[in-house]
Amino acid sequence: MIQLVRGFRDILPPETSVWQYVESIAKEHFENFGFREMRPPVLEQAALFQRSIGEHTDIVEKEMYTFAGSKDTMLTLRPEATASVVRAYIQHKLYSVDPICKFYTIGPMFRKERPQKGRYRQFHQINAEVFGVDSPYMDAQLIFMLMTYFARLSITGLRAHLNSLGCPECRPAFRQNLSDMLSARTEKLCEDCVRRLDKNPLRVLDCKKESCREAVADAPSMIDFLCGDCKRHFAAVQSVLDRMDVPFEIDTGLVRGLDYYTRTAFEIQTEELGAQNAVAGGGRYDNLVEMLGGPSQPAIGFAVGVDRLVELVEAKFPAFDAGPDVFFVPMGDAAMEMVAQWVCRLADAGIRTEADFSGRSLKALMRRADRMEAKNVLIVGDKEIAENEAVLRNMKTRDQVGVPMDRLVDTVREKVAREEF
RNA sequence: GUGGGUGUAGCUCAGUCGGCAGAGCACCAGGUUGUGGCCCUGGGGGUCAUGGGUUCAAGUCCCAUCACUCACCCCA
Repeated sequence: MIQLVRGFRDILPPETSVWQYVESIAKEHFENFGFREMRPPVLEQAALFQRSIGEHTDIVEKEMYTFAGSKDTMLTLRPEATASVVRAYIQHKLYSVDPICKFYTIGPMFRKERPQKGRYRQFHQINAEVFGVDSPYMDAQLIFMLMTYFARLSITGLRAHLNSLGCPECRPAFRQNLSDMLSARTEKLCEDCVRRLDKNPLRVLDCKKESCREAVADAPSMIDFLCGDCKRHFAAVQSVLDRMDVPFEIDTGLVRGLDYYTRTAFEIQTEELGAQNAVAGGGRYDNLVEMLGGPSQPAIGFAVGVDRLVELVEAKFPAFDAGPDVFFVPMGDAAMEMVAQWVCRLADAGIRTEADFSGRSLKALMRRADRMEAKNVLIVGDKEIAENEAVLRNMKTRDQVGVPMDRLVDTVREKVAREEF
């Protein structure tokens, strides 16, 4: 038998109801903050990601699903959403009506990594992006929106980590300084960090190895190198968060993996997901729009890892699925014929309905109704047909009442809607 | 890409020294002729991941492959 592809997975019920829940709350919550949904395609020209994420990042170097399209263009299954949203913002000149645009998008991303807990080759993100606003208030608002979103899902134990990565004015000096310092003590660094040193020395700051942590213990932090504008921006973000009682910690080791980030970088972490502790991450990318050929417009955004979020929600609420409101139990051919119509009418009237036409014993059908956690069972047999009254049984209270067959659909609908039965 | 762990019923797993393939849960039926949960009785269900090797005999030992899983790298 043909099995699914490594790193990909089927999301099955009842887990899918958690996904629906998580997504619906996100839509409602983000729209309250003025965000509107955008649905870019999952396939883009490879060049879009090479230019935005950065040629020398791991994503571009080894993790993208890239293949030849028609003509000479290479196509890529998107490894992240931001680049596509920026591309759409530029391509449709969305800035021309109002440069300030706020979008969210929900969908699958693809990265060819080795799968492990909380990491899949097809994974899902909820992204939010804001264009045309450079105010630190927007940074704070986004983080606030994220934290209150998680609160709405009753997720606890999350920590917001905050850092500033500076801008093209001040980052080079820091990078140089750090690079010089680390080059002088390469013998203390692990193999990976020596490699990072010339690719991206900032990454050495968040190496988990003990020896490397010691080596960078007295390293300068970006925050000390921030230029005046970046410093004021970062301070403003913090003071707004303080005023709104959003707890956060400054994490000078927080370095985002994508090249396009500037200034504010943040990550929401949890202890409960093994090695993959980031449940959301994001930051400013004030130069990306222009880099990709658009007008000079600042921007900021974040991505929520839905797969990881769903895991957290499931750990908190193991049982999520509701059984049917009414489960029809027809006994005999005549009953089945009538039930066949009623089940459709009731479902169409907005009642969760189920029926069993297997012809098995009443006991077997009652057991099935019980296992499905049906709230009510509607029994129809020869006796009921003779008396022109179906039996409606409340599975919890075990109460039973007769329901006249000629007004069955309306009567049952009203009773169930009023939760009388 | 690198390293560790695990592959036996739908699920969770036992299987001793190499000697008939097992349990619990789940499923089906009956006990109760038309009433679920608890209890009792019975039943169905297996390419022991795959391929090869050793052996009179392999779920068990050896080799290879594949899959899953955790971790590293990196990220959501």
